Amino acid sequence: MTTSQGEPVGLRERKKARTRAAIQDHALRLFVAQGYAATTVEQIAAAAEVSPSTFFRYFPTKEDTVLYDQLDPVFVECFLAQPAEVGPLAAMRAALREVGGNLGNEESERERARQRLIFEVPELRSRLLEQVTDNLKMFNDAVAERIGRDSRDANLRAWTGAVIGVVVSAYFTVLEDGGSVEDLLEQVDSALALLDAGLPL
Amino acid sequence: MTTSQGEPVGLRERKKARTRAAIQDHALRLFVAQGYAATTVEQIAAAAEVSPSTFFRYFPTKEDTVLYDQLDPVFVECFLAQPAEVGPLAAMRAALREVGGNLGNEESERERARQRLIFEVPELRSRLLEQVTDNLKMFNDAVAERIGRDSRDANLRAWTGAVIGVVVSAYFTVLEDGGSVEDLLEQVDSALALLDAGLPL
Amino acid sequence: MTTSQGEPVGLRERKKARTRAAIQDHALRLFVAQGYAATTVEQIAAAAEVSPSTFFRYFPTKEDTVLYDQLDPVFVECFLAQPAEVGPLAAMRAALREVGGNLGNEESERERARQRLIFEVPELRSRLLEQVTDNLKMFNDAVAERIGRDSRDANLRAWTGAVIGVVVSAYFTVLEDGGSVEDLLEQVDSALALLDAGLPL
Amino acid sequence: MTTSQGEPVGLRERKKARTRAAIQDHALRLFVAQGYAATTVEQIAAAAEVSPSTFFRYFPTKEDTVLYDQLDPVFVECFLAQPAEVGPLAAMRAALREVGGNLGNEESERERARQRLIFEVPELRSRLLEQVTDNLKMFNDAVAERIGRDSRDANLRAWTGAVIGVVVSAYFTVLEDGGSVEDLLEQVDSALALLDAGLPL
DNA sequence: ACAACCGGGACCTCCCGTTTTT
DNA sequence: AAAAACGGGAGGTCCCGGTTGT
Repeated sequence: MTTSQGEPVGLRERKKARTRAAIQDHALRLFVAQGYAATTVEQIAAAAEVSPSTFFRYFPTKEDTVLYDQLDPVFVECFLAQPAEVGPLAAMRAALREVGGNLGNEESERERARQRLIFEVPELRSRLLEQVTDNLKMFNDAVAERIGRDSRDANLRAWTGAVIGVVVSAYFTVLEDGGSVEDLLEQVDSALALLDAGLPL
Repeated sequence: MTTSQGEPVGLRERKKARTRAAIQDHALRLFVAQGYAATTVEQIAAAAEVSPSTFFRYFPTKEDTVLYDQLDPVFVECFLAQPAEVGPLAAMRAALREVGGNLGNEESERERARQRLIFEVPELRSRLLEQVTDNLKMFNDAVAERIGRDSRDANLRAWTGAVIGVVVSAYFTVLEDGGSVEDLLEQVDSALALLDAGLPL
Repeated sequence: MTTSQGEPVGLRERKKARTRAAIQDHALRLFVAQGYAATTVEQIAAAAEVSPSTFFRYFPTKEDTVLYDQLDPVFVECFLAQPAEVGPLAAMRAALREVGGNLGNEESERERARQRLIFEVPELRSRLLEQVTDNLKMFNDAVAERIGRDSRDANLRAWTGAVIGVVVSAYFTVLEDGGSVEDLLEQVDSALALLDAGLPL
Repeated sequence: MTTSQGEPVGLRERKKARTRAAIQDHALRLFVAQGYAATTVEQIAAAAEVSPSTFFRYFPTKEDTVLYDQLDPVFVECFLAQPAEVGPLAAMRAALREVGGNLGNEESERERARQRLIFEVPELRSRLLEQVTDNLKMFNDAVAERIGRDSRDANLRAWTGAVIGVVVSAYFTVLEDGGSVEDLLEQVDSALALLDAGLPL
């Protein structure tokens, strides 16, 4: 009852995932409609037809309903599935394109709302940036393994930092301009291309 | 009553600067001694011999006593004062060396305490990362002007992102290892050197 | 543990209602004795034998201890309970008489103090007028349902506005003259009678 | 150097009026651009090219820059100038039409911004409603004189209350729908027509 | 046992009257 | 004498840990 990656996908897990997604969808909808601060956990729980305590079993805090990224595991899986001969940067770009290309209309809209909220609500923005450092670490380790280096290698760390920095820079640029999710993917990809080309000024 | 740079340095301003520094010094001292959360604003105010309301006039929140960086304006000035023919990366490294080299013993100790607190106290860490994006923007604009480019230029933004990313990555690496301020400067400098060398893996 | 109306009346609820009433009573008493501004929340809390934080759990602001009208739900219930064949204006007057007629001596005294404070303390007066517009909306909706009209009907809105306007005008007239609660009820009633008679000049 | 109404219109007064209008214009512009709370008095003063202390000579508080209605004296004058044989309600409607009809494009836009701000910012809304009661009183006195009645006459007060109530009700209805200044005038006028017709339901 | 309730205390804002600096 | 800085104190929010009603 598990995939080849070892993730359990039994009926129970599928139901949990659905509930989680439903809560997040209602939360995002309410945040957009009446503002983040003005929406209480009770309202979200009511809209998703669960009790507040159930809400907290799925999301430790209100913030997490926004921060939680349904696409994250998909992206990671996709990144790891890239053929071994592909360099880490190319693998990342390929994964980005694959995941981004398969977004439905609703998913795209939801993702856009999510990003706007993160960008605009200060407390979420702070939390996002914490996630970025976590991702930096994870990405660093993944690449280290992929290319057979020590994850503490200074060259690797510098390289990883540059990649994340370039992505974050592009991310904020697009968000400032109110761009769509497609814009975001495009800009991030071309920013990574620039990095690949040696960051010409 | 102003310097050649146009900054007012009247008695009032000097006293304000002294008060601000005193509050920060006592705050950091107390945080180190008894922990960040366990230290109240009242205690800090009492130690610095000002009223709590005066405390809040100098620092909008308790967090800001840690986040506030007395060296920041010094660094910016130093960066801008680098000769025009020096490239932006070299200018940054030079400024870093100059400012870092002139640190007294006390200043160095205080700075170390500051960095440790930011690194270890979650709410401060969040705030720091917000500062990073602000700095990214300021740095981007400064470089844009220095090299005569539009600050919205995609190549520039990618480059700036990489610089900041590399710095942050080195920063976290050193902090994780409990390194000193000198270690920090050294690692950041050599990380920037790597970036200059094209990020060899 | 609920009445036929479905309202829970457990021990907890009764105690909460008592606490709320006690806080308001002591607050009004102190306001009358030493003035609104000169009375602190701490004093009120002490008098009512609760902690300041409990105070704020019952009343979001100091102002609300005055604004809160224990009689409001009674009046609404009474209004809605009027037989369907009675016109809305007549129903309102009837409800007013019923509620006003059953006021004990203490209640009447407290109500008078409340009204005086609202009338005389500028910030309370502002808040009252906000309440008036809220009430206008609620009244408009209630009448719309009662007579089977759309609540956005222009004729209805004009009529509702006139009713409230007449009431407010009478209210301020009586308060200016320092009248009692009984005067207030009487004047409001006869003002509504004038409206019923077509507002003869 | 005064008009027939006895108002001084010397050069000095004209200049003061211009300054006042300029301050208000810049204030409203900034409020719309960056929000009411986020705009400081200093910014307004700078934009209008006056010192903050001058600002406070023209407007006692920030709120007053929004509340101040340049059209108010124009309207009053117009109302009083209506021929004596016209009833008070007809006179009011005529004045409303005259003033509203002569609004330039800019004036109309500014007025709309003003109304939206008043409607949306709680503290302004409160202050507006206080103004309403002041206007009620003034209107009551003006009509009393016009028709030769005691201003304390109960019939008159009821009538005045109804007029103001009807106007306020129409006002809030339009504002809720985000209507224009022209909508506002139209709705208020037709609401008054309904009052004239005996408030048919 | 479980949740609601309560007390306490820290944080922060705002205002006002006084002192100090310029 | 005007402006800036300061002290004091009240209002209000939030969170945590202990208690009590259900």
